[in-house]
Amino acid sequence: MGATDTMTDLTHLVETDAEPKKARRATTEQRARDIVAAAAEHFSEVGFAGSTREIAKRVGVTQPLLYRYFPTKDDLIEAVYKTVYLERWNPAWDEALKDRNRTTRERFETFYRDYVETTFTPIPLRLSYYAGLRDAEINQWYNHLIEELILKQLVREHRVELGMPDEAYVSAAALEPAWQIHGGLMHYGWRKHILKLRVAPDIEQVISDNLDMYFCIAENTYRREAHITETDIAHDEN
Amino acid sequence: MGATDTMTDLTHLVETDAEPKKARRATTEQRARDIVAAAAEHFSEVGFAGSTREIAKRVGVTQPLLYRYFPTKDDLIEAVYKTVYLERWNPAWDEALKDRNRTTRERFETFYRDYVETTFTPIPLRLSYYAGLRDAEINQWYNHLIEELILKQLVREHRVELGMPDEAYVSAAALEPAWQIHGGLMHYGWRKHILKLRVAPDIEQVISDNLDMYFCIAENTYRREAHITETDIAHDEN
DNA sequence: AGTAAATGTTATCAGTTGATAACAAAACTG
DNA sequence: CAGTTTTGTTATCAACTGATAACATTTACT
Repeated sequence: MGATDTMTDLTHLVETDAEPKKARRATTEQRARDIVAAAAEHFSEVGFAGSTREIAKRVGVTQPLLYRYFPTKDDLIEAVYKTVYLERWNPAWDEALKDRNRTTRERFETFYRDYVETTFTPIPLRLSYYAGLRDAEINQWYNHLIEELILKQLVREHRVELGMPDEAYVSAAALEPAWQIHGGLMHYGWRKHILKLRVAPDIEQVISDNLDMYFCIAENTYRREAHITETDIAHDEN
Repeated sequence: MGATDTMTDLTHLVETDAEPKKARRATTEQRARDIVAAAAEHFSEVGFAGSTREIAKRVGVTQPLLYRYFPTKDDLIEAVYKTVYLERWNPAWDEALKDRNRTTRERFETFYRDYVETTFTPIPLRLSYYAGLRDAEINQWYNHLIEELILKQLVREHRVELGMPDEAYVSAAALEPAWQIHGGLMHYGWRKHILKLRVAPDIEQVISDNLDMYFCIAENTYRREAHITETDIAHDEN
């Protein structure tokens, strides 16, 4: 329940373009953003145990000032969470993945090129891993988003393309191959941007190969699944 | 260079079975192990910023005592690193992967079943991620190990099986598909044991599917690679 | 048994932490 | 311009941090 609450709380913040009527307090909001940005940077380097004094120093203000913008350190951390997870999510992705004028393959190749470009930078990546270790909840929510909007969509659209019935329900087992290629890409980001290892230079080739891998075995897993669900009467929607 | 030094320093510790001549000081070494175990547990929960007092409390001793076994906190952290990375590495794996009496597929399926069983538990997994974020070096070394002993081996053995020349050199690009399926499994561990998400219940099926995916596209990537290296004269061994 | 080394505890230090209160300067409002 | 709100700083707190020194106890060896 907690994860779901967080989700509904956050989604309205995805579009933060609307300007207030007057430019009043623009500097105040800017300062708040500066603090969050400095906090994100610092936390991404040392984890959420990083000190508020170091953050204040980076902004160029004194440490007690932070407490006028964020009552507690946890509030600041939560603000960092929000910007990291929400500023990077493109609401257009959801619709683009449903566009049946293009092949499933094309849609997901385009999506993943875009996704890794906006997601695979050190600060958000590191924060995401630190966040997962510190408090699984927000990361659970984010992965739920990935699963619902991306991976289930992939399975569904591909099934339809294969002439199979358009079934909304996708079991954890049927979803796993999609998670595997997604996870492979995430681990690529981990190796490249966090461990600073040498990786394959052409990420677009990696994406392409991963989709090849997926489409190569997907049909078999769908059929395996279909065989199970035929005999499995009670399956819930979630 | 640092990573390589660490590697050579650590490898001799893999086999710690040899008992000292007399059982003298066995309790001392046991206490040291207890401290490291408590530290591993605590650090795995809150990260390496965790306090020495909490560790001492878990062992049931006073905090200054830790400093008789480990001069500084960093020394204790390093000891935790060693146990985590080395106690879990089975030296037999290296040889088993070279056994050409079994198909490449069989060898790697057996290996991965064993590997995930010994590696995918919360404490080592969490420590590994915390370690990567805190200090990439040791994790770089470990990934180097994976790459050299597992993934390059997979590419090489599979190439031979396909009748291609037994080439020791494997480029980063040719290695990437192998990294992708490995990374997919790592991310499975992340989702299951750290984020506590619902995942596909049958890990052996996941491994099997991943190997299917790999062998499905591998040949193409080998040929792509062969085509490049033909025209590429200067390629170093590392 | 007697002594020295090894193992443990108590007391304490200086530095850092998140957080608060009191005060100062700036900006907005009438 | 006067007064009020907003934004900022200084000073300070109590709790906690890694680490050290002095002292106590246990263990091992002759």
